[in-house]
Amino acid sequence: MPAAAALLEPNVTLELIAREAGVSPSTVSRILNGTAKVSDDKRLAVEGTIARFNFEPNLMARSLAMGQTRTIGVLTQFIESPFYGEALRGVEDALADTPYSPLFVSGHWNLKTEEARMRLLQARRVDGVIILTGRLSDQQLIKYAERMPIVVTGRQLAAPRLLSVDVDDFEGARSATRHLLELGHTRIAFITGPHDHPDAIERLRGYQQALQDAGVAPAPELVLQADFMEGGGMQAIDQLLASGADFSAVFAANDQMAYGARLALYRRNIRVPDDISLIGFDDLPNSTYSMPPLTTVRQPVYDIGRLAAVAILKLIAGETADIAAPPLELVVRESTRRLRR
Amino acid sequence: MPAAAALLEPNVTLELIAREAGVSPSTVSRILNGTAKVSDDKRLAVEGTIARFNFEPNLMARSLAMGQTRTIGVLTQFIESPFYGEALRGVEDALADTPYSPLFVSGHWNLKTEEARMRLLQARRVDGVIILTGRLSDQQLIKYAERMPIVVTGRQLAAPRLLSVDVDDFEGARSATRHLLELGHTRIAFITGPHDHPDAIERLRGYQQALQDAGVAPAPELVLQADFMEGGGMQAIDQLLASGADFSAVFAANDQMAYGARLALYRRNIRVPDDISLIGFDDLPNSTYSMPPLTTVRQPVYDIGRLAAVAILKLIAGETADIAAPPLELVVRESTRRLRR
DNA sequence: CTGTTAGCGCTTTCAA
DNA sequence: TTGAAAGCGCTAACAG
Repeated sequence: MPAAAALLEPNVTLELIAREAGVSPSTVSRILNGTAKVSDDKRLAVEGTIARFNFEPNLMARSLAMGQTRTIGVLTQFIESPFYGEALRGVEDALADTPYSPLFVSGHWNLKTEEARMRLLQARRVDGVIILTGRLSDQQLIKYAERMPIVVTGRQLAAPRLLSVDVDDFEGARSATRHLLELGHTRIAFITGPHDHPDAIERLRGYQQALQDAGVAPAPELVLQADFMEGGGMQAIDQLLASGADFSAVFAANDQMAYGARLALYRRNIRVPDDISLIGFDDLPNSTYSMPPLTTVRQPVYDIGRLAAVAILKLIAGETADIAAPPLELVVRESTRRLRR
Repeated sequence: MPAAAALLEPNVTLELIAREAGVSPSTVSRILNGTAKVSDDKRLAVEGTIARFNFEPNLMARSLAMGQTRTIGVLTQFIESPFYGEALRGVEDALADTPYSPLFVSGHWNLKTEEARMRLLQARRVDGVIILTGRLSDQQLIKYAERMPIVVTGRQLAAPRLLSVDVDDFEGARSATRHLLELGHTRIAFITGPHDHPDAIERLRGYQQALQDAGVAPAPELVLQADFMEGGGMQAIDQLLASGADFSAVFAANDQMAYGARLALYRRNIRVPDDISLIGFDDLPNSTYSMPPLTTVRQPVYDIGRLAAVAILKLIAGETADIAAPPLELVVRESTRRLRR
């Protein structure tokens, strides 16, 4: 005998509804799913009963019978991240008018955790998964894609049932640096992200390339290692100042580090943008309201989330899909200004 | 005949594993769940086969058989909210070492949407739900609680299988106002949230009470209506300034509005805290890095999420539970200072 | 148009 | 210890 249902009251099931309405379960199912024509009188009777019992069909049972769960796994790094949050909203919005719903899990930038979360998603038999960057190797992704459609952001990769959306970090960083250069700055400090993070690497390259293009000699003492977090941005500035290096502008590889840099500067009574120009990368929601409003490179994170969701739906439907890389955009606000010396 | 499985390759099922390992499905199940003793040789054989096939039991099927899904629904308002994000992380962390996983859905501060999401959670047969505030009525919650355990934040309510965690907004606002009063401010503007939002109402009351306690006459022209968003904070300041009202401090009913207020002040070259003291409410992660770092009332959102998760687990287990209201705390940073005239 | 029937992949008596 | 068998709540041929 099966386990007793966990609910205290007797479960209202499709079968109950059928019995009460005087029809067969199939008929109820057909009405629920619009799978076939049903006579008006039966339909009315059934709909009435459903309402009377406040019946909600068991999605688990349906999934089991249909072989699909109507669930899209979304592997993010931190559910509370100000950056990925926008992408999650994009996914949510794109899925809102479909029968699919997202299942969010967090990897915490930890390979083991990501793998465990992927196992969870597999165990839940999600119909597809969207991976918002992360540490899984290309090989692993390709492997996963054998079992279900995958859309991954933050890298370039293609395989059967595997699609990627990537943004041109290199170009983004290059245009940010160029902006500073055009304002007359040549002593531009760069606060970089983790050295093994692809985005960080590309942005550093973009910065270097722009300098080179402008004929400005690279200054290793102006490149500071940090971790994409506010605290790292602060420390980088402290370190820079302590080193006595000469600089008139700071390019932080993401907005969070720019916030930290901003605070460190404030502590030393260094004004932005009067004394130092500051530029970030990402355009977090907050950057519009930072002091002063931050010049930065806008990433269309919301769109990325939305596009990824649309694409995974297509892959699930067995269609082909591809995603045009959404363009990065320099947003000039008030934290940068022309150098005057 | 049932629908074909959605996967392209033949599904590896528990039955397959059993066959390959030369045992019965029950035995595999028992090994998977530790439900009963199994001889070592069979166990080894089965574990080997599981590894060989990379088998992951179908959680849907298990749920159906067991009558519980090991899933906790979490109804939040905006998945990307900087405020609730911390609570989501709290929930996630608390659930991390349990067999349960969270299913996040967003209500968008819209009653209809919230109701639809609750139906979704019901359809997915979640074992319990955590509701992070929202517009559902107390009546509705009590009704839902008849079908499954519920923990709700942001209000006080108790019923069978229904628990609430609330924070003392009134006291929090009172202490924030008192802080300003102690610094010598008496002309304190208050930017309030939506008039139908319980938190907003309580915070306004706390502000008024503190003034009254100090014998400061209420000044209706100093109370500005806004919407808990940055833009609202900006407009409130513009309006206040346009009215020509006299004030030396601003208390925004949440940090987001404080950010907006800060920017509006900056635009007019009004310094914080030199000219105007500014205080917020919530202590968003960003407030440490705003300019200047924002004095605010810290809400232990992470803890609230964690406590809610622990409590729902207890309710699901049929135990009784209650949650001690986590204390609010005034965090004095650099946006407030003594009035000098 | 509608009911009967046979599963979906798992757990859990029950009997051995 | 172990296996056989029934059933969780739903969908989908199939026959009528």
